[in-house]
Amino acid sequence: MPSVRDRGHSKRTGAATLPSDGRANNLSLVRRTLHADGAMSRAELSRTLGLTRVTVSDLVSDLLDRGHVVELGQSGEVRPGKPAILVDINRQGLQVIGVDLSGETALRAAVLDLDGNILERLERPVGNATGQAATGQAVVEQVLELVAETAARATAPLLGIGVGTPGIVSGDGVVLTAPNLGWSEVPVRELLEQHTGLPTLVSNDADAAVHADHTFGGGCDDEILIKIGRGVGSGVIVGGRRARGAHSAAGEIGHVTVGTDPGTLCVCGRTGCLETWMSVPSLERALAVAAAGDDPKAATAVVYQEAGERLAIALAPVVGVLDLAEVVLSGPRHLLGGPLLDAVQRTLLARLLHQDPQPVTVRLAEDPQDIVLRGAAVMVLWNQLGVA
Amino acid sequence: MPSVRDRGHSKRTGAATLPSDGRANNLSLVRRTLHADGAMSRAELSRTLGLTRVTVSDLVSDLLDRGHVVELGQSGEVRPGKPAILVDINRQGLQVIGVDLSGETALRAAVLDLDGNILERLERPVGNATGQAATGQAVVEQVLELVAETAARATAPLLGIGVGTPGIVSGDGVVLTAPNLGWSEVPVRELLEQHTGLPTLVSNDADAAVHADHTFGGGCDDEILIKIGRGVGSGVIVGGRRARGAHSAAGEIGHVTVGTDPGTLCVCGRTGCLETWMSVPSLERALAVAAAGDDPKAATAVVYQEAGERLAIALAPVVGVLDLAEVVLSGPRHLLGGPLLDAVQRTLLARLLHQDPQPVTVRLAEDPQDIVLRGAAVMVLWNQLGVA
DNA sequence: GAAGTTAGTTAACTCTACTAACAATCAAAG
DNA sequence: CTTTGATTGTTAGTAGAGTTAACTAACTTC
Repeated sequence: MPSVRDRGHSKRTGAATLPSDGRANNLSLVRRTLHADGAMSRAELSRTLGLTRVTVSDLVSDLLDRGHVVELGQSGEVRPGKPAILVDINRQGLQVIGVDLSGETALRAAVLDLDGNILERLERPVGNATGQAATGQAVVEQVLELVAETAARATAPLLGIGVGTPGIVSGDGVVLTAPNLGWSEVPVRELLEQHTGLPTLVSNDADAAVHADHTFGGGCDDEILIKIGRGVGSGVIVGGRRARGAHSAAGEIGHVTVGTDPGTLCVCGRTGCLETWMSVPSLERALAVAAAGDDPKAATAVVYQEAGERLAIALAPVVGVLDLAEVVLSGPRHLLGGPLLDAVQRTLLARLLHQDPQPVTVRLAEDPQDIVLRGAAVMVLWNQLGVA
Repeated sequence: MPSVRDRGHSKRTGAATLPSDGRANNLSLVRRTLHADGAMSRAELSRTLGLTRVTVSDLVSDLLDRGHVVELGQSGEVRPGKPAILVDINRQGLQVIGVDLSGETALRAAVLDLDGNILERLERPVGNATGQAATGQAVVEQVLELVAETAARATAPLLGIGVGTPGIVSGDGVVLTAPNLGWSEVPVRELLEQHTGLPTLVSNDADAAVHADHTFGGGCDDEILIKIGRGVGSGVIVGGRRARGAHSAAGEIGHVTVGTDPGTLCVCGRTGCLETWMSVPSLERALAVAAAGDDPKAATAVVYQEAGERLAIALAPVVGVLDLAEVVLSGPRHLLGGPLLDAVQRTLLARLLHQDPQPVTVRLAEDPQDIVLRGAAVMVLWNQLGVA
């Protein structure tokens, strides 16, 4: 019979702070420092964190027991005093599963290490025998199978599963709506946790991507990542935290009307949506038309120019209101790099009042193919280790 | 001689958590609960916070010593058991100073209570003998005098000073640039703290305003407040926290270019800035022109309509990306209420893809005259008591 | 008046981080 | 080669914060 004031392990209704919460925070702090700054001695950790050597020793001993950190032996440093024993986060001994459901042709999953490196990669073509894309329950079962197979490939204990999916995802891991997958109110987190027994986190694909860029891609604490694929989505980091939105729908930018001229018809039934310029199908269609015209070179340039301008027109108020330092584009490099990127940067600066010569930089994301997988891993690392 | 590891009172370089930090958090939690939910007994606090009665008693006794809370005597409730002693935050016994430097005609300051009520109000016309607006050092001295006079009117111990000022304010209370006041790199916080000995907080006026709306005006955890006066500024709350921006310049929306048509020339030298439609001078100018035309009624309607549309065009990407639930307009009600507000709401919904019939509501702020003063007070309450 | 209920306090325990002191191990000076 | 000093990491004991268990106080209900 559970006690009236059952709080289990730090699961409490109120937000009050217990001594153990402070301890948990300090344990995370040690893990985070090692993850970010690399192996160091207990004494160095003590100086970095502002805790005493005694406390750090105790924290590290706790983390050694849990397998979160490992001792690497004596530091090679030559100096007076007792030689230091290097401690590092257990980079080899812990792994994570990342899942990317946003692919157009395949569901993808991978085993990653704590640094976001992909160790094993699995794909499952999305679609059934008739060539149509599978939807609804069929996709759910494919995902469960794919994750189970991926988990079997892990060569070290798994910390958990991260999932990046198209659509809108609630805070407790329920995919509220994902038209591409034929999903509505699918409790992905619950399903995966029951199926695998591993802690699971689910986010929108663009949200996962911005986590990856923020942690591994050199992103800053005020950035937006625009993920351009079949549609256009985004993830935003404001003051170091990802914006979730009042209805868990932050980042939805594809169907915002851009500009004050008519614009072309969108699949959503309205006109002038950002996606009519910036999605990969829209871009490719426009490029094909340009290539068939009289002056393909000039027409192609115009396509890139116009798409970049439209994105910047939509982004200018966002960048201005949030004072973002970085705009990151993630998608096919051959489409987004070069002239399109330049147009975004140029138009953005032209539409913002700024004192700095470069208040905001526009760049491409690294490894756009794997960015969702790595972002999904980041979510797990943050949730389970407080790392990232 | 100070110790090597001098940490004073919870001033630490690292972000490590000490037991005393947890205590401080719980003390804030008690104050916040009382401030938000009103007087209650220790036992009720215990149930609300999830801490034991013992701990709550200890916390409350601590807060009684500090004068932050007071006992109100027995609750009138009739039920079995020992009668409860009501405890409330010390609403009468603590006061705050709010300062608003954004007025066009006067510097304003006030003594406020913990509920944001204005108890004493002081103004000082901004400008010198020649009728020109005072700038630079002259304004600084006027502010220092005004605050000192206001502090003298307080009838209870002062928790601190909050300042809302035009311009861009750094995290440590330095006004980086404020053209209207002729300020550049003015350390307002430091100056006021030295002059008064009271803890001081400084923010942009629109940022202060959104704090007021969030705390006292029924705002939610994902909202933007547009402050329309001589210029147009904004303050944004994302996930319950105010966005500050990479260069402390979040909220700067007045000189973002809106739309893809030419637009009119702005004082900043570019065309199409939001301020050319939405600032009070711009609106009044357009209304005067309309009133002088053939069909004043229709022309006036067009002015409101166009201004509202322009604001919504700028806001749509922001609302979409952040999934904001509320857009609040603060400024002269006769200009912003009615047709303009309707146009904003209508255009915003038309430019966003939404499933909810009402994903975002647009409304006017309460008491626009005092919103900055109250917001400045909120900043102090939050900083000193963890309340709000 | 007895029984049951609720509020608030006291006493003893646990957990966390701290200070003080010490053992281990190296480089550099004499 | 020894001494000195520096640095790491651990052990022992202390102070603070929150907990459980038990108690007193004061009320309603039967």
